[in-house]
Amino acid sequence: MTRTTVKELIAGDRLNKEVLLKGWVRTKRGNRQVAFIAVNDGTSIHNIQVVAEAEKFSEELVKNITTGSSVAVRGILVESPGKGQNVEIHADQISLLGGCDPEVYPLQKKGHSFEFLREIAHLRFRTNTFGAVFRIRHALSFAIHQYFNDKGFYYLHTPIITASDAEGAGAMFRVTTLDLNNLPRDEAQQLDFSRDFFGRSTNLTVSGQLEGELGALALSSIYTFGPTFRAENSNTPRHVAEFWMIEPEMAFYDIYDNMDLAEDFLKYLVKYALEHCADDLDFLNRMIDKELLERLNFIVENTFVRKSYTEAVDVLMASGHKFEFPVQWGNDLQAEHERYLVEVAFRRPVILTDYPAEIKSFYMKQNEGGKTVRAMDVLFPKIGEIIGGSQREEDYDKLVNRMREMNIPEDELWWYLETRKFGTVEHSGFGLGFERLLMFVTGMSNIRDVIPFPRTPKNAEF
RNA sequence: UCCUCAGUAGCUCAGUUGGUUAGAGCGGCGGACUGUUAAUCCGUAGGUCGUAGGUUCAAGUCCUACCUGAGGAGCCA
Repeated sequence: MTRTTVKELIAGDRLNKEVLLKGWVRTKRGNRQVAFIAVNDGTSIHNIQVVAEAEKFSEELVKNITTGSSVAVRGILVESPGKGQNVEIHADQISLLGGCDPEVYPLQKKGHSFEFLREIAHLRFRTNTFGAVFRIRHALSFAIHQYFNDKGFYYLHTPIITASDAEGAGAMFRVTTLDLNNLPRDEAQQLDFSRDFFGRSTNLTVSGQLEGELGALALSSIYTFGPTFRAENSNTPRHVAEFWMIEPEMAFYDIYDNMDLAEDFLKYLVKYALEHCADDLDFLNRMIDKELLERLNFIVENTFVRKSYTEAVDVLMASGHKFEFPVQWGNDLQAEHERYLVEVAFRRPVILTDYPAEIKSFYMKQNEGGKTVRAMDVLFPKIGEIIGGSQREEDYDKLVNRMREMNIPEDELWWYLETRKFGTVEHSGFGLGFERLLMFVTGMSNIRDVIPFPRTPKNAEF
């Protein structure tokens, strides 16, 4: 007999038929006559209640069916006379697949703090909250590919190991096969990377953007979706050292096309979650964040506010609000400024553009006069910057001048520059932090709780 | 990296101006209960008070350093 999942059982079309269920025990209640065993197999936020009449099973077996143990249950799926579930299984056969000693099993019937569950990340998948979070994580991963595929974008695999240290997106993790206890040095006592695996210094990527542009400048529209690594010593609920990023890159797109895509993309993903993860979102709305569904619907239904950096600075200065850091044209906006714009001034997502050139990356397209660049940041309530992007500088001379001003080594990026020499076109792109999106969609307030095995300073246990 | 707070039972926490034998709820275990829903009721075991020093007649409590965690800031996604 083939197994039926909890998800299928709840759908109900197997009513009054014999079924085989396999899963993990969440709780067991009952008395001498009857035991109620809640079983979950991860296919749904819901459990299936298994009803086991004591006379049919040995005392020993029922005793060993403890929270966390795995079981196979054969029985009839029937309508439940009790409240709390529509259907239940009247068990005829139960076998204990794997026991679970309740003296040492760390998960209890009661709720646990997320801090504690992070310490048992290998088991936290078995909780309602993390089951919901990681089902949603899957659904949104799938939706991302669906969205871009439908729009004719190509999924491009940019390298994870990179030799260019010029991307400027943060500190990097070194990749080496050198013996750290016996490092080769040259006559000047400098490390001799010619002896390393790649014959040069290499790191884990901090962004696939530069390579993504190479793809877009031939395939028209590409996107990347892969892991990204930042060796920053960041200790916040919004940063991890290893995270997943989506980076679309489009030829023939200007900054306005870029904004349209970003807004449409985000709305599509939120809508996808609302449609495909309703049960899990209901649970999270009930248990984690009472305003979650309201906020998600709000995003889908309202247009994002679009302002230039200069306009935003004017709004902040005219607000009369006392900020810890004063607002001044030319300075980067602080977290408190961004929060004020999104949560107080406009009360909806905000896309800011045309930032001062000094505070943005070398590759961003310069506006007339060169004072500002065509950058674009999408700011969301609660989590701040969710997307950072720009129209890219396609003019070879302007790009090279900017690199010299900012001390970006031209020789290392010769391949990047050549795309501006050979048939250059206007193009744009952005980066979306996948975990930041997940925080927003799930209502989880710490990024370490939306990635299965978070990598943070001093933590790489699992 | 900086600032603030925290670390006491498996979990969540209480523990007074330093004072004798360290407390609760939940969970576990044993028992009761004819359908339970975080079941309920009765009973019971369980602690090197983050680590290392120091002050004191006496330290969970005060001081120092370190470790770990959380929140805020910076960096950014």
